[in-house]
Amino acid sequence: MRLSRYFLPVLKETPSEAQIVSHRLMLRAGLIRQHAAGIYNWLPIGYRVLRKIEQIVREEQDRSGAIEILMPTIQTAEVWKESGRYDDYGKEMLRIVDRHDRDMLYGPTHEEVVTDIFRSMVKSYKDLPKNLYQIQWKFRDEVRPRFGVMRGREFLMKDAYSFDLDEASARRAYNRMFVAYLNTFARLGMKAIPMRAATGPIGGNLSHEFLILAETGESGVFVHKGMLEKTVPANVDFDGDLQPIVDDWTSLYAATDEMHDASNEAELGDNLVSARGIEVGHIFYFGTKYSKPMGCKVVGADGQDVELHMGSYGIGVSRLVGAIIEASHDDAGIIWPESVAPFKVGLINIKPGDAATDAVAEDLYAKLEAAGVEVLYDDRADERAGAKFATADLIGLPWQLVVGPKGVAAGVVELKNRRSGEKVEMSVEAALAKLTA
RNA sequence: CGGGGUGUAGCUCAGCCUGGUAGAGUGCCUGCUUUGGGAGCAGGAUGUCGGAGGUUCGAAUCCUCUCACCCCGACCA
Repeated sequence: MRLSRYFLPVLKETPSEAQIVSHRLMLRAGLIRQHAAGIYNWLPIGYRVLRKIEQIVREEQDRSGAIEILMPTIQTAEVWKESGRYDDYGKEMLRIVDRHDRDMLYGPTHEEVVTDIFRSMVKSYKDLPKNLYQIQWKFRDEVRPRFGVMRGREFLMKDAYSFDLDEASARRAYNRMFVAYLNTFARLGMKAIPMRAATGPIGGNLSHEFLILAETGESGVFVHKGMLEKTVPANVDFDGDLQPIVDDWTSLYAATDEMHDASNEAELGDNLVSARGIEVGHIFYFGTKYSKPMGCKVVGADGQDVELHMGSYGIGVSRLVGAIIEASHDDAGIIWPESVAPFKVGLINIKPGDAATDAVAEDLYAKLEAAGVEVLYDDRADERAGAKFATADLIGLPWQLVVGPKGVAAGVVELKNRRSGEKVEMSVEAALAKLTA
């Protein structure tokens, strides 16, 4: 993409509405623009990042055996009245009345809808287990939206729902999601730590929040030092026994401040790390909470009806954009992990109009594009080098490939790593080899 | 939902107290110079002063109402 033809509205100054660093950087780097409180437009590079994250989440859900569907954003109040949540949910639910005076709502979550699908279309134990997921926009009318996309009213979420015959099977479904989440966050370049979460009336220990550690996180967290070094096993067999992996990742202490029990502190001693985190995923098993009131059951092997055991599993996709920035930035701007970067390379032509420089830059651009490398080519003739560098740092592409007259005369270009700041001069061929590897 | 604050140019903000021709920086446009880390000079365009009502000869400024946004707290992916 040529920057001269692109839409990248960067701001030199920070809009006063933004408090935290990810929000400021998202506005300044032209990722988003606020439309109303807690509701955002996604501008080109912001949307690219959102889609990258979405795709990684999707691939890992698919790998774990979950099946993608798409449910409506607007739901009928009817199913919520069945589950009993219509009155419980309160003003966070955006309620809408249609022209026929029917009560509708903009979905804040989809347990009722997916349960309705399942009960009407699945009749036999032979069709279980199943895990259906979607990546869909949701709306919760937060009293006080803040922190940009981290706490918006409208947000993109991956939500999965598992259906099983019994609790043991549901636990296996839970474990599959648990491990899928480990894989997902690792691919996003993030260290996300599962922490035991409140389970509500169901009890047990089958609920975990996944938090990305960041100084500006909303929740205080207390974790055993060992949690920070845990790795995600490669090539997991999702049909196999995942309990050992789950056990490993839950063997050490990790709790958010609301679940933290200070009596553990003495025992942990020097191993206790106190930090802050951003919740980016939440999984839980809730048994027959919805299947019972909504009559979601199948015929079992013995011919008797069985109420299904369900779980639901969320990942805040749009929130992750902000969370990743919180965890990965510096004074100059964003530092994208390569897996979610809007472009891999920022190709900077320092002196457009200089024939030799243009020739090298255009050649590099063509070859990178041909090799399938996502490259944003700063070919603007009306910006000086300093402004281009500042923009490149701000938008945080992993690599900056700098082509200028001095280097070209010497037969070299400069490759800068955004994260480390390291700059290396090399031949055009070497740079191409490095970026297309 | 309680408490606080802010609405003036695309963005950051001054002007309001003490009513009298709407400003600065930045960005944008034009020209010249410059050209490897957000250039310099000169010229230029840009506003229902959030909205409605009121007071007044006259309102960005004072009064009333209203809307939006932000912050703190309680609540949440």
